[in-house]
Amino acid sequence: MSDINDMPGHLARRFQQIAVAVFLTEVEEAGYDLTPVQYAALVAIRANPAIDQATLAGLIAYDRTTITGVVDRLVQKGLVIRQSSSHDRRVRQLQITDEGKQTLRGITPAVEAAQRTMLRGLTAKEADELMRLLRKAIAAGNELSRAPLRGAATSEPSADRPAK
Amino acid sequence: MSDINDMPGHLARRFQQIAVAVFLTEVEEAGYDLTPVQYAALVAIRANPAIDQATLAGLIAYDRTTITGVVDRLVQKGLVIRQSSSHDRRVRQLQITDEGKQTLRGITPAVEAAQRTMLRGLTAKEADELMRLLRKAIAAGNELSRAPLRGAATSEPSADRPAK
DNA sequence: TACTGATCATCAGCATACTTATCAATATCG
DNA sequence: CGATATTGATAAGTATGCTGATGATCAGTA
Repeated sequence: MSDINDMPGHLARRFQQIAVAVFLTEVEEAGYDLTPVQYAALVAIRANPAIDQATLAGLIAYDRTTITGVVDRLVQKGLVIRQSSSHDRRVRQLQITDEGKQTLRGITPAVEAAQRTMLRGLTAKEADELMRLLRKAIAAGNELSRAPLRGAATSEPSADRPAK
Repeated sequence: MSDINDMPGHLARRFQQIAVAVFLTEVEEAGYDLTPVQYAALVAIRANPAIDQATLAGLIAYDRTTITGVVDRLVQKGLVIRQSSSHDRRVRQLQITDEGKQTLRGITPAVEAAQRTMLRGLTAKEADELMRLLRKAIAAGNELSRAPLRGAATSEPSADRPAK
């Protein structure tokens, strides 16, 4: 265990480092300027119109304080609109713009290419297994991070959310 | 692929997020104040006395500009000494201090506990497989990141370094 | 209704990461 | 030897990610 390359934490950092670099490269080559974090947020906003920032953070496992800056940049790029809610004035509701939708549609091939590239050293079976193991480890460690994944907190309680 | 949870990039981010949180928690409970990045750098400096910063960066796959700040903090904590080389005055040679060695010895149990905790959802066999697959994917993608791993560049060329 | 606690968003501050640019020193080529 | 190229270190700027604190607001209760 004395070698750093035997430590899962170090491997996690390296893999993430490569994943981000691949994503940025593919996306830039496609003519877009969007980070992995911004992409995930934009996808979630499109799928959940009028979502508030705290719920969004839970959906994609971001820290609440990080989401502020991410949304700031999406708003600045004209991909998202942030407006106050009339029901609860603490809340900022998020909406994707037409330009945001267009960006998502155009960027999809590059994003999918990136996912393939970062696994290019593995066979299809190995890639599936890696993702299965990552999902399993993440599920077991979800509550250990400050920004755990939270199922959508709509009016009706989600059934597949682990008991808290 | 439309779901973010099917994307290896997102899983990589989540796993890394948990790994860092677990590391910091375990280390803090053991009474130490060291980040994963600082720990890896300190281990590498101990194993390579009088190493320069650029070589250190290659050994643990950090960006050259990132290493400056990391070493700054290690120096500030008294764990590392940075001194100019007499042979090449561009170079800052790094040495671990006695306090640095003592910290590494004391922190080891917490670090090992952290590595186990972040894999707690997996069986031993699954953990081994996950690490094997991560290593394989990382090896294939090494050159895709800005800060690829580089074998130690000592006077004699390293044999196990992939041809560039 | 006033109090209490919880929640949403944000800010300040610290620590990675990376891009680009710059400076200083060394190496190399002609 | 001198112009050029390369290299080590750092700075400036941007983007995550986290801790801790604050202000505004909401919900439930005494």
